[in-house]
Amino acid sequence: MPTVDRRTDLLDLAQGMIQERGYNAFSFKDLAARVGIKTASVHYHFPSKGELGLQVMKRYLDQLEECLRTWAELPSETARLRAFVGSYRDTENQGAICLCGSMASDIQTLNAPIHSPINRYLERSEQWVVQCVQAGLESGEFLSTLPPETLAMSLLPSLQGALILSRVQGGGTLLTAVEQSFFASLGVLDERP
Amino acid sequence: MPTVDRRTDLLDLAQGMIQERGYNAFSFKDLAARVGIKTASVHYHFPSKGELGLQVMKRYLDQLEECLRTWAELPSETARLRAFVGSYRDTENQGAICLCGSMASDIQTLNAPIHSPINRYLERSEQWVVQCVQAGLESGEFLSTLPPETLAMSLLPSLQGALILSRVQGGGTLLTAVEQSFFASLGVLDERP
DNA sequence: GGGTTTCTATCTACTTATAGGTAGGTAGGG
DNA sequence: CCCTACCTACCTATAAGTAGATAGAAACCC
Repeated sequence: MPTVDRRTDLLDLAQGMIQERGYNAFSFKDLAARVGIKTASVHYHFPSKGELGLQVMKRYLDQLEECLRTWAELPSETARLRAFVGSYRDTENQGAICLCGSMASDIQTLNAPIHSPINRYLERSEQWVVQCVQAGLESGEFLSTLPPETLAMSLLPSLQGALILSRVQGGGTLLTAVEQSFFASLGVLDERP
Repeated sequence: MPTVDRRTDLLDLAQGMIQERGYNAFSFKDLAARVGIKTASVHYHFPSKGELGLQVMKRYLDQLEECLRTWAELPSETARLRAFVGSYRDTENQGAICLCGSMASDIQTLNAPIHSPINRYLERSEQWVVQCVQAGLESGEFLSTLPPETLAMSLLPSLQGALILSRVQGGGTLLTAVEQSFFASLGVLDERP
């Protein structure tokens, strides 16, 4: 399969499989079969499963940073946070969960090096949400009695949990409920009637 | 090891291992080793891994029903919902995640029969929270502009997500943030200063 | 330019460990 | 004597990884 870059294909596919089936349920065999090469050839690109997982996670972290840069251009804190939630909805629509949530579920079985990008992904997301909420409160865009950290810290687990649960039940309604509750607690009324 | 009931020991241990390491990362070998018997003997009690998982999940669902019955005795909706959140905190303190959340993460790799107890667990939890919130709103114990279903539906994913993320980061603070946000959105002030 | 070497990406073939499961035997208690 | 709860011994499939070969492209040297 002469695609642009085999390594990238492997990263893409591995990421998809981890987001769909979980880290422990994906194997070099599946991966190799899907791109049409042998498992030994996958080892040529990534010496071990741990390394592959690490590279996938690092890239995912980079992609987050890129999103955050893009969203910085948006005109309001509301728009920024909606975009953030929107990215989770995109993931949901693919029948997947967040790579980071998937990894976090399996955290006890992962080797140490991958812990740090997972950690950074969560830290960075939370930090960013806190900033948005804080800025919105200061500018008067939001209104809340709770400390911004509390509000912000509750968003991330909600979104992760919503993705995980939505595949067994509820379809998109969980994510919608989470979104509405969150924005309501910031004093932002729902845009739809 | 002459404990009361080997079958119960196996269920207990399997449940713990699934909640700590995930369904796909636990094996009959680990399980057998921990109770001090051979894997073939585990098969005597449970014909297959799928059956064991199913029985563990069914029992977990029964335990939920028992909790809900106990909590029915509590004097207020606030107390009931605090008890609900408290049960998640207990799980967190064990370094584990909810069995149902763990199963949900691996849902794509589980065979069909186990889907229904997982589904029922989520349905039942959500339904119960909705009832509490609704009753509290009607009695004036709670105050909110959002529909009770929306508020209630956002609690479960939040708690599940908080448990999953808390093992990689944040300790107990995520669960606390989720709890405070939830009760704040019901107009209940935090009890601690 | 021709010849040689080196690099890239893959292969076949193999190893070791584990996973889930089966068949059939057995010790000891009711 | 039969049932319960184990056991040993085995099987088949898969997982992750290694060793060594190879075809073809690229680079290197004179």
